[in-house]
Amino acid sequence: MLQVNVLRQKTEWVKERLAVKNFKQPELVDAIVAMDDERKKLQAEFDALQAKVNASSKNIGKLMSTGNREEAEQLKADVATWKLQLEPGKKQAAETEKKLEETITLLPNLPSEKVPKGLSPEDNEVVKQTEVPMLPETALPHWELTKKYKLIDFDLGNKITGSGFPVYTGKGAKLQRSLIQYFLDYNTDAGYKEIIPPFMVNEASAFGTGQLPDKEGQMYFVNEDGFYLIPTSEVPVTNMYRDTIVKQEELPVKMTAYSPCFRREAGSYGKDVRGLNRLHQFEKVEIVQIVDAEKSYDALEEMVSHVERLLQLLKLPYRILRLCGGDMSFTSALTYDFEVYSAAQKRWLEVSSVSNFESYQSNRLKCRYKDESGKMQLVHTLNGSSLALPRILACLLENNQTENSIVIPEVLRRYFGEDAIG
RNA sequence: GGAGAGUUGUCCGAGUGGUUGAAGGAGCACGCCUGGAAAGUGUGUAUACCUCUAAAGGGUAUCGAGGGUUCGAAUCCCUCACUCUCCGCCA
Repeated sequence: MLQVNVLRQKTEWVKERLAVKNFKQPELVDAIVAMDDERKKLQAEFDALQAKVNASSKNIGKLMSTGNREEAEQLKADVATWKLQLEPGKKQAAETEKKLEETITLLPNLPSEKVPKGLSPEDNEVVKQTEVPMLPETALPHWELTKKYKLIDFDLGNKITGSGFPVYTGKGAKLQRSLIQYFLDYNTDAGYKEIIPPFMVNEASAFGTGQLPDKEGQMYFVNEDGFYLIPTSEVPVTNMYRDTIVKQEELPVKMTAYSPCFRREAGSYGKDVRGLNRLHQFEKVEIVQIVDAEKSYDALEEMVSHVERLLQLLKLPYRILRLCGGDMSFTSALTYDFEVYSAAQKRWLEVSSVSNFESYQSNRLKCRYKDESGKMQLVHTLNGSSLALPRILACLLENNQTENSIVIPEVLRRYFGEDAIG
């Protein structure tokens, strides 16, 4: 959530930035500032009257204790009339504040200066791209390979739950586990603290990281308890720091978590959902950082290199995209996407998204620290996948296939225990 | 799921209707004391919003969350969340 003071002080600049994100209602910025003016005015009025009431109430107490009953009763009557005046002001102030909150929540985060203009994925900027491998025409897509080597059973998942819930079997399950373990070790070696978070969150948490109200229909919801199944461990992990004041010397906080992720993916169809390309339940290892406001872009670069190195170690072909305003998430200020090349499908698959949210999440989370001058500052939050499992697995199977085997990447062998499948 | 007891500031802990944003202690910060340290001692030690602003100051709110009663609530009532104990159930 953006800060009202920023809207107030840099109104035109805010509108320019929103335009980069293709935000269509710049007039809301002015409306919000006006609501804030109104809010201040109402509060000042209310506070003044309330102060009078409070002071008189104290006086009544004194009068009562000195036995001055009559005067106390008189004052009581006065206060009662002031209180009647107080009611409408209180109500109006609350309504204005609520409206303000609702409206400012509609504004997405402001994109950083580095964000390219654009409307769709075609406008993303390719920052880096490795060589793309060519496979023989007989190469199989991963959904054939998983069948051939009995690694994943999609039909079984359909039976047990429904589409998008695959069953990993035998070596497929073990390969998946090996990847998770490898990712976690790689992250913790780099100083990220390992977390196993809850896989369901309450409404406050879903709001804190910005899933609500923006992604309401994309999350599974447990009605009886009011819980959301997490769409990513970013949500519970970042919310560990909701309503906290962090000591500056404790920053940066670096955390990594493995979790399943649940997404309803309403509206997806076709080749996008084939095999492992898009699922309702998938596994992911996430990295999260909570940092000083001035250091967040250094942290972002660090995370990007961190994820890039991981892809290099797995020897997968990849490219890094700087997302354009139109393709960025609602909450992000700058996002780098990582895609791996699925050689048998001849397409790029997103496996990581590394973002700096600046203070957009922390303003909702109320996560702050005191800077050197003793001033309260909102922290900056960042996160990234390191990495999303299914597409890594898909790509790994496709790119590493031979006539009658799948070659296991060097770095995974000590986890997997074998050099190849098949 | 049932019954009961709780939830107070960084922590411990007092407080059952009236100058209580909140006793006391610990911790922390700064000062005094000291050759130095410990002990001792003094002062300070929340957040948000508003107002004012060079600063200070002032106002409002906050004692798990939200509502209510009252001139006045940390204190009384209601709802919810969480913690603990016992019973039930259970991986």
